[in-house]
Amino acid sequence: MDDQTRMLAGLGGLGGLSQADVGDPDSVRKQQSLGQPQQDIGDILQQIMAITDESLDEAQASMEALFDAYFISSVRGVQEEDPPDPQIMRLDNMLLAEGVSGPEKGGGSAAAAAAAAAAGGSPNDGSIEHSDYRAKLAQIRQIYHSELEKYEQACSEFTNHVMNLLREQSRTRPISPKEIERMVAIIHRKFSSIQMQLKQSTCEAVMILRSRFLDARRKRRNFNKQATEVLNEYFYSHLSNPYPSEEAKEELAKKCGITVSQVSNWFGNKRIRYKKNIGKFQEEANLYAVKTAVDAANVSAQASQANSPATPNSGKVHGSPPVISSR
DNA sequence: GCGTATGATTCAAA
DNA sequence: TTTGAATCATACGC
Repeated sequence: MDDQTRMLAGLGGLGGLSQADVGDPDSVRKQQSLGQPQQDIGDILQQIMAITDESLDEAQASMEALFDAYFISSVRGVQEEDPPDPQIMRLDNMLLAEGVSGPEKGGGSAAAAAAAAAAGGSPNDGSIEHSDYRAKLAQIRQIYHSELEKYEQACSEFTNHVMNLLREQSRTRPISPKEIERMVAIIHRKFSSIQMQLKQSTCEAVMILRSRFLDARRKRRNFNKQATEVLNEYFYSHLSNPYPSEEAKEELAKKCGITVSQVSNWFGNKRIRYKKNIGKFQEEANLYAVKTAVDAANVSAQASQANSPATPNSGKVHGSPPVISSR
């Protein structure tokens, strides 16, 4: 019999506690079969509440039973986990990074946004998956926090009850502060192990959600026609230097309803493919040169400035195609 | 089903 | 960090 068991067994010596014989002790003793840690924490609390209402002998038996069922079996394993568990730290870090734990600063949505950007597709296309991801992450977050709160509350309530019992017990036998401290530590360890299970489950849920979301990463969707036109217009009107600045990329991204990195990808692909096969793109280049010229003419006509054909630096697509300058 | 087009990813170089 | 080049994976038209 270890210290903790002895401590509670000592409850038998108490007499004359003015507690009414309420509650059904049998219902508590039945719980000897509830050795599974998965037992609902609410049930545990109810049992504890019932214990406090029992007569002392019954309380002793009940407490022993409960203690056996919940703590003794796990104390050995738990006691050896004194130093901060690197696994818990990993779980904490991950939950924090995913925006599940910590302040709700949009961490989850940021992660979702990053994943969405990686997944590609225009926001129009990706928004369904994106919001879906966010909604599910929020759901996980909510469940995590409510469970955590529940466990924390249960832990503090259970600690209080045990403390009360020990206080009562201290009337008949000396109980050292160290003993009490140890008891509390055991309870906290037990509850923190439950918390770890919760964290682990939450991490698993997030991982599954994330992997499902990222599975669609390579799912390619063509940009819509208008977006392609905008990009091509820019490309062919800046053919001598088709390297949009960051601002230009942002502007294009906005116009096309895609992300800046998609704009970068598009220009990267376009440059290399154009360079590889200029002949093939000649027709397209001419088309956009004409289009740009017409647009410019329209603009200048509208502005009553017919003498300023503001065709950008393309112009040379007819005949010898311009060569993309190397940077 | 096949060939081509196209967006995304990876990796090395500048 | 950005870009070029190669490559992958999927969409699309035939």
